Amino acid sequence: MLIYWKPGKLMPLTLEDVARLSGVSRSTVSRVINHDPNVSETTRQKVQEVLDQIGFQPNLAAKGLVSGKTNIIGVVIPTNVIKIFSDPYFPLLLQGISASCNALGYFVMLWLSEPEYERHMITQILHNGLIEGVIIASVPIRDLIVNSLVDSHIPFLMVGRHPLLDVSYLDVDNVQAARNAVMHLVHLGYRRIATITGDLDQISGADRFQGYLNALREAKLPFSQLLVAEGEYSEEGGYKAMQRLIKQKPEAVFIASDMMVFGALRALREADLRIPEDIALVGFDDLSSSAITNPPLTTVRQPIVKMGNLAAEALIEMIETGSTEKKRIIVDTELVVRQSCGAYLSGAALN
Amino acid sequence: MLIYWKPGKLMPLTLEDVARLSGVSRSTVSRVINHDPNVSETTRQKVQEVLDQIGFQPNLAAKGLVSGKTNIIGVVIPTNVIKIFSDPYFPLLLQGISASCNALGYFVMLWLSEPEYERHMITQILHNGLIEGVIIASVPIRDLIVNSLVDSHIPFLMVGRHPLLDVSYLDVDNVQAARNAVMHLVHLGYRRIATITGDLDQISGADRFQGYLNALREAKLPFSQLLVAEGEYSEEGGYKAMQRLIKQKPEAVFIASDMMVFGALRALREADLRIPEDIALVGFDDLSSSAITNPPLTTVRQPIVKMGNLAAEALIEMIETGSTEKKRIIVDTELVVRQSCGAYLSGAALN
DNA sequence: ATCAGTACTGGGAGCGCTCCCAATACCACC
DNA sequence: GGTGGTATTGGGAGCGCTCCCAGTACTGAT
Repeated sequence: MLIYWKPGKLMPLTLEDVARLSGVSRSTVSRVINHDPNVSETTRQKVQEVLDQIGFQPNLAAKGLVSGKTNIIGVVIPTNVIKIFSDPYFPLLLQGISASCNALGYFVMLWLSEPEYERHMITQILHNGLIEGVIIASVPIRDLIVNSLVDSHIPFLMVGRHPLLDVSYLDVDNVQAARNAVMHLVHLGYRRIATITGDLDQISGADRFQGYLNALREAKLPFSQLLVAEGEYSEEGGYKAMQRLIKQKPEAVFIASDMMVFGALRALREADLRIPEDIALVGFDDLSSSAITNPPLTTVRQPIVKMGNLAAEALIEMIETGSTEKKRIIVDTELVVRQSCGAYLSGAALN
Repeated sequence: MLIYWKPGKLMPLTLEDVARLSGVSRSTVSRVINHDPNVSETTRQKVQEVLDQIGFQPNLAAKGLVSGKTNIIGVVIPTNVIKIFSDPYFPLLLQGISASCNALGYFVMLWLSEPEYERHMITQILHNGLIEGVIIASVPIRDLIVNSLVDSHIPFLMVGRHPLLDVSYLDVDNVQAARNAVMHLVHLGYRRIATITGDLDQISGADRFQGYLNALREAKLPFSQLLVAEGEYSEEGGYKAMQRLIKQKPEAVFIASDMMVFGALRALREADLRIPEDIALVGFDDLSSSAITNPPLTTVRQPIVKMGNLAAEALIEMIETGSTEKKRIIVDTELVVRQSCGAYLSGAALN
C-alpha cells in the first residue's frame, strides 16, 4: 500500500508504480482496475496479484478530475430540522443510505445545514466537482435549495415528495397512510377524533393532515379546528399540543409522528388520563421504542432504513445510467395495531 | 457559476475562464482565491468582483490532486455500535462535528461501517487521497481499525480515549464522573448500590464501571458481582439488566447511559416500583429527554454537541498545523441533580 | 510469404489546479 | 539616464488518472 520513497517520507503508490511492479503499462493497470474486457487473462491475473498484494487504491481526486466519476454522493438535511435531529428517523435513514452506498462502492458526504452557511453550502455541493448526486431529506416545502438543485442539473432525489416541482422522489403515501390510521379509529367507534400535526411546512406534515381530513370527510364526521394542534414533529411539541387538546376532550387522537406521541403520553400521564380508555392514540413511524411504551403504540410503520437503502440505490442508478427521467418511488406503509388505539379493549367497550 | 458552452451543454467554469473575464492570468486568480498577499489591491478587487458575480467554485478534485488539500475529513462510527445508532448520542455528536466543519470550510465524509465492508472501507478512507483526517467515535477497545489509522500516518482523533495506544483523543473523565455520580448516591445514604454497565468492550463502558468500583472502595462498601448487570448501552439492554437487578433489591442503581435508564424505567414500572422511593437512579449523558421522564433523571451531563465541535476543531488544527503531537482533550461533565436519585425526598427519609 | 483482421498493449494528451521561476513594472536613488 | 531592488504578474510543469489512437503480435486465409 505504501512505500518508503525517501527515508521518513511516506508516498502513496500510483498506477505507474503498479505498472512497473507488474511489468505492464499504466494503461493496462487502469484497464484491470476498471474491469475493461480488453485485457488478456494472463495479464489480468498478473496485475491483479500485484494490486491485491499492495492493496492499491487509486487516487480519487485524479480519477475524479479526469473522468468526473468520484463515487461520492451528498446527503443534505436542511436547517430547520436539525433541532429535531434527535428523532431516530434521521439516523435510521442515514444508516440505510450509508449501508447501500457501502455495498455499491459509493461515499457519503454529509451536510447538516445551518442557516448561516446554507447558501455557501449549496454552491460548494453543486460545483466543487466532487459530488455526483444528492439525496435531500425533509426539505421545507418552500425551501429554495430544491430550485438550486434543479438548476444545477445534478442528479438528485428527495426523500419526501415535492408538491410543486417535477423532481425525483421517494416517499410513502402519507395521505393514504394517515387516512387509514384515522379510519381505523373510526371503525373502532370513536367519533371525536383530534390530531396532532407535524410541521405543516413539511410536505409529510401537510400530507398526513390531509389524510386526517380525508378520513373525517369519508366518515362524515365534522371537522373542528379546535381538534387540531400543531406539534412540529418534536417531543416537546407533542407534549404541548396534547396539553391543549386535552381540554377539548377528544376520544382519540391521530399523532403524526411517534416522537410527538412520546410527548403526548407525558402530557396524558400528568393529567392522569388512561390510554386507551380515556383517550385512544395512533402514531406514525413505528420507531423501535414505540412497541415498548406503556401502552404499546398503534402506529403507521414506515420502513425507514429500507427507505434509506432505496433512496441511495435509486440515486446511484440515476447517476450511472445518466437517465434524466424523474423517479417516483412509493414505499408501502402498514398500520401496526397494538394497545394504544383501544382495539384490544375487552368487549365492545366503545360506541 | 455556469455558462452555456455549447447549446444544451453545461460546462463548469475554470480558473482560466475567470482569468479571461477579469483580464489577468490563471495564477493571479488562484492567488486571489487563496488570499495570497502578493496581489495588488486593484487587481484583487477586480478579480474578486468577477469571482463573486459568477459564484466561482474551484474544482476540488483538481485542487486535491495537486496540493493534497481537499478540506475533507472522514467520520467513522464502527460496526457494532450501529445497532444502537438510535441513541441520540451519535446524531448529536455528528451535529457538533458538522457545525464546526461548516464554520471552518471543511466537508464531512461519513462512514457508518458494517463488518463486511470494514476492511475495504479502511483502505478507501486512508488511501483514496481525499481524506485529510479522521474522527472516529465509539471504537471497541480491541478494534484493529485504530492500528490501521496509526499506521497510515493520517491525522486522526478518537472520541473516547484509547487504553493502549498513544493517540489523540477527546473524552470526558468517565472514571471520575461515574465515581462522583455514585458518591452522590453514597452521600444520600444509600448503601446497597448496583450498576448497569455499558458495553464493557467500549472504553467508556469500562471506565464508568471503574468509577463505580472506585466509589465503592472509597465509601468502604462491599462489592458484589450480583449488583452488576451489563446493559450494552441499549434501551433493551437496560430493561433486561434492571429486571435482573430487581431481584437483588438494590437501594440505588448507577446506570451508565440514559438510554439504558429509559429501559430500566420500563422494567421498574412493570414491577410497580417507585422511583426514587423504592429504587433511586442516576444516569449518564443528560439527553434532552432525560429531564422529562417521570421522575426527571439525575444524570451526568456530557456536552455532546460541544464535544463534536471540539473534536472537529482539534482535528482541523492538527491537519492545518501538521503537528504530530498527540492531543488529549478532556471535557468537563456535571452531575445534574433532579428527582430520580431521591435528593429531594421530603425530610431525611433515608439512612 | 503476404495480407487483412483481431486481440491486446503502450504512451501522449489533458482534466483544473498549485507551485515555482522567470519576466515585467515600478520606484527610489545616484 | 542608469542601476538595483521590490512588488506584482504570467506561464510552464506536473499532480495521477482516463481516454484515445497508434502500434505490435498473433491468427487464419489467400
